[in-house]
Formats: sequence, C-alpha cells, structure tokens
Amino acid sequence: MRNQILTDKAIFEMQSEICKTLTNPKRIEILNALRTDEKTVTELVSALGASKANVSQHLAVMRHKGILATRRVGVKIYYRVANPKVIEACTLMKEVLFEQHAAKKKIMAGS
Amino acid sequence: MRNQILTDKAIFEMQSEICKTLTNPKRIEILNALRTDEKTVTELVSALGASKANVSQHLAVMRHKGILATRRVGVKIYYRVANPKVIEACTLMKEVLFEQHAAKKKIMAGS
DNA sequence: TTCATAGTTGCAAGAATTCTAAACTATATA
DNA sequence: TATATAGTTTAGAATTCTTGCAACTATGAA
Repeated sequence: MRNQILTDKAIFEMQSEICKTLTNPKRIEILNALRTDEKTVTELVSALGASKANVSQHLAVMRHKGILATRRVGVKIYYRVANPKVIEACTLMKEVLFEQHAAKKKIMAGS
Repeated sequence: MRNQILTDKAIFEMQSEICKTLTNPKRIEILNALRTDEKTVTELVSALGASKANVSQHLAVMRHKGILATRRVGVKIYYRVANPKVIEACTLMKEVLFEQHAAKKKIMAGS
C-alpha cells in the first residue's frame, strides 16, 4: 500500500466535496428525516413529497460520499446516517441561520 | 413588524443556502485562513494564490450570507469570520473526511 | 414462470456556479 | 488635481447541478 501525500489544496477540495452534500434543500431534509432512525426509500419519498427517482438520486449522491449507509431487508433498503458528525455540522449551520435571523429581528425591532 | 411563518421547507432552503458557503475549496481555504485572525483582501490573495477579483467574489458571497464581516482601515478592508460556529461546522466536516480516510486505509491494510 | 413492489440508472434540458478579463469605485498622498 | 493602491463589479464562457422521464434491476409471492 502506497502512502499518498495530501496537500492542503487536496484536503480543501475533498472537504468541499463532503460539504456539497449539504447544499441541496432536499438532501438536508433527508438528513433531517434520518436524524433519529433509519428509513426506507419509500418512507423518505412520502416524507419529502418528491418523486422516487429524485429521492433515490439524492440518496445515491450521499451514499457515494460515505455520508449515508444502507441495509437491505428483502425488497426494502434502509438508509441511515453513516457518521453522526454530519448531523452535528448540519445542526451548527442551522444555529448559525437562526442566530442571523434573531439578530435581524433585533435590529428591526430597534428601529 | 410582521411575524412571518417559517415552514420547514423554507428553513431547509435557507440552511442549504448557508451551507453553500462551504462547497467551494477556495472558500474553505479562506475560512481556514481567517480561523484565528482577520486579514485583508491582499493578504488572502497571496495566501490563496488566486486573482484578486476571484478572491473578492468569494468574499462577497460569504459576506452577503452573513458568514464574514468586514472592517475598513483606510484603503484596506479586513475580513473576519462573523460566527465561530461556521468554523466549528467546517472542522466537523474535516473530521468526517479524515475518519473516512482512516477507515479506508484500515480496509486496504486488512486485505 | 409470471407478476407486483422497491429501488436504481441514463439521458437531456434548464438552472446555478466558477473563472477570467476588463472596467469601475474608494481612499490616501503628493 | 493627479496618481497609486486596495478592492469591487460586470459580462460572458465553461462547467457543474438538478430534475423529470423512461427504462432498467432485484427481491418476494403466487
């Protein structure tokens, strides 16, 4: 096995690739739905109100990046979050959003 | 002041907008450079090795989203991270990346 | 084997990003 | 005022994302 040298540039690039998972509202909604427990594609389809093909595509994006893991039970496939840190990051970004919102309201109330 | 109702969909959309900040390697590099202290555009330009226009564009994206804040001193403009939680989220995602990398190495070593 | 259910994949069109180059604004100084 | 430095903005081309539609695979049951 060959040891590869990881330049900073390469790390920033891979990091942004992982982060790309979180840049689509539907993918965030999926992560949110999987926050506490695993779900099948069909369950996610009815939770999101999107087409099965579309949900499956988003799931594939996240699975290929190692963000989601799967488990087959008969004809159903259960998806779950592979690393809880992704959820933590997601939560932090939501907090940033809410803090911005609160700050904006404060400014408006003061005027 | 009018109270607006925020639907879940709207929140997921805004959250993904915030997260889009982290989807570009250069923007991650900028956040990394601003991790400890503020820097001028010119300082960031030499740190990244990109064009001034390009760096300025990325800074504008993040400033408009409230991720970065600025301070003018004469002819120079200092940029800083507005909310440390963005850095925390960034760090978490890097940890996810490293854990994936470690897991992959383990599998390869075992074969 | 046939059928239904669960899920995936390929493709094309439209939308959003990213980059470069050039033109522009703002501040300080002579 | 003229000039230099610091930074922003615009426009356009190349690339990447997203989505819907249709065709496809995989499993289980009759």
